[in-house]
Amino acid sequence: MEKPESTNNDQQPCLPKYDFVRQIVADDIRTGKWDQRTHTRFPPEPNGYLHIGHAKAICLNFGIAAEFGGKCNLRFDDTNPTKEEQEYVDSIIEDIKWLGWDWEDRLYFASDYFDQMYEYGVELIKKGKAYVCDLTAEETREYRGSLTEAGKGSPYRSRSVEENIELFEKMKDGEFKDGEKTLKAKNDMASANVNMRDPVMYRILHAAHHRTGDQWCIYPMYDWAHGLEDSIEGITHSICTLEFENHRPLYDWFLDALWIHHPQQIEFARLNLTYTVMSKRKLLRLVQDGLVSGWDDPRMPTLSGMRRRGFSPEAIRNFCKTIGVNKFNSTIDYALLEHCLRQDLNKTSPRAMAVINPVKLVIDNYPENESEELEAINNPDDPSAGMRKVPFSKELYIEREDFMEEPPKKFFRLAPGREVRLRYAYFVKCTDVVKDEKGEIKEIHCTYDSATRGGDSPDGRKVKATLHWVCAKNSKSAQVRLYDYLFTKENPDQAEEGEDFTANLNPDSLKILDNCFIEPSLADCGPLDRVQFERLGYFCVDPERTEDGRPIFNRTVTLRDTWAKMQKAQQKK
RNA sequence: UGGGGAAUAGUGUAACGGUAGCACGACUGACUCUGAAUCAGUUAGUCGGGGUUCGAAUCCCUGUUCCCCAACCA
Repeated sequence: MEKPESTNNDQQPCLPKYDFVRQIVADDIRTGKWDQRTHTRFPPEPNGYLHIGHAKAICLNFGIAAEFGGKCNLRFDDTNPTKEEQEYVDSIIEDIKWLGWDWEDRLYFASDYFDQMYEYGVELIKKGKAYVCDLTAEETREYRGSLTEAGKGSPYRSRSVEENIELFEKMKDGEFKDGEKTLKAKNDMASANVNMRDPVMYRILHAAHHRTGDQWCIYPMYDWAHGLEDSIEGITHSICTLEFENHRPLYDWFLDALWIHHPQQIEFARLNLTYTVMSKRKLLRLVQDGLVSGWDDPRMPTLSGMRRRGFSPEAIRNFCKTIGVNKFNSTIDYALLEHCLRQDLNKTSPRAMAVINPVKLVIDNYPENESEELEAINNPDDPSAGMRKVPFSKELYIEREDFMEEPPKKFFRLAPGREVRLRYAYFVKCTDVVKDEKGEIKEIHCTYDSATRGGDSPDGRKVKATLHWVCAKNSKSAQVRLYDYLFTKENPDQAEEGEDFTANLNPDSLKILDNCFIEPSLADCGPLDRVQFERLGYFCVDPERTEDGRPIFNRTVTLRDTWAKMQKAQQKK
């Protein structure tokens, strides 16, 4: 058996601490409950795109299999043809692969088991534990009773086995209309657990299925199907979310009634994240109402959105490891996700310089037509990343925010009369400012000290700031997209009367900056390449380009920024 | 007013009757050619009330609060 920390190669070794799910698995291995076998599965319904909450479940299931020398299947729970689509199947496969998990040849579909499920249904009828019911959906609801009152038995409950088998077959053969009949489990209408009150096993749905087409017009319900799927695949630990805890008795009941392999269902709490909505229904709403550009909008918590935003699989996996797993609802601070992100990106992202809100900087004492190439380090945390050349000349762009005419005490960037370093280049001293009619700064004039080439002063003189810059003549134009929280509230569902979560959408969640300059080394970057723009943040090349063919950089996350923090604190005062 | 779960610093998460620890955040400071990273430090917790015990976050009783369940959704 492999200990979890031995797969933990991106963190310092830690003591072997099992979460409660792994504890159960470890105990089962110790006691030989499953013959030393560990087999999990990730069972998504293909009715939407995967999000970071699914990543938690994926990492749990695939992670446990990997750590305990077991297997994990990918199985699509495609029992409702009215909601499911091939597009979702494809995206889910892509996303899980991208996260780095492998199900080898074990890609399964619940729809592959429809024949066998039907046979199991017949078997249950024969055992007198299922019957065909003619009650409408509404009547079924009435008969079910309420949370505090027992239900009453359907009048069709006592049909003979023969009649039930015949009717069930007719259901299958399409002799009834949608909703006309159902197959129900004959369970206990007085059960305190409402799920046990003769739950529907099959409903009639004359709908084309994305895989089985028109082959079926009856489709199994989750409660009936899910346990069978797990059983058929020989799953040992059927890990699911908390809301299925109430369904476990039924899960157990079906499998015991059939005398077939009976996995253990274990429930854990879903992931909640601040400033994020996680339900597929709400994400679908954002997409369908055009409130975002699509499932892969970089502001979405979908894996495809996060990928486009620039998240790395490692960051997400490490996040999932860090948050742990438990049985009570909690909301993870988005800052923890950002921490995991920066931790990985800092190690892996090459550095470059880009100016996203440019103002011209003219070095008056630098020769007119001269230019030179300066050495820059690609990644200070990774010497093997090497060096690159960055062009420099008389006219540069720097960040508008890096200059202040009347700097407050704590501002130690460029200001009139002040000297700063241009990264990897020279010390420059501000001598003058040129403004336009509106009073906006057009140019900042400086002189440079040629003895400081490379960025060090031979006389040991210190500067308080180092600015990033880009050569006006030799840089490339790019578009940069800055993202912020999609919602303004930590809990987006907290809305006023008559409003819903969309009322909390952040109007400033996307800012497009179209006049940005990137150093020429970035010219041949490709889709989804990640880079750190020094002093700005981590960015990722969007798969699309602007209409005029310039690259688009999505800001994944800012660098931690104590200056911005200080400014914010100032504003609050 | 039925049933099923759960409660540990601001947020997560350990401690399995024996010193309440870790991470994130926040706040100091050191260092720095990224106000980044790194390093050092500070901050702050067992839901309440009873019991059992030499000793309780852990066991018992009791109260409180929160989540889930009455789709022919999953």
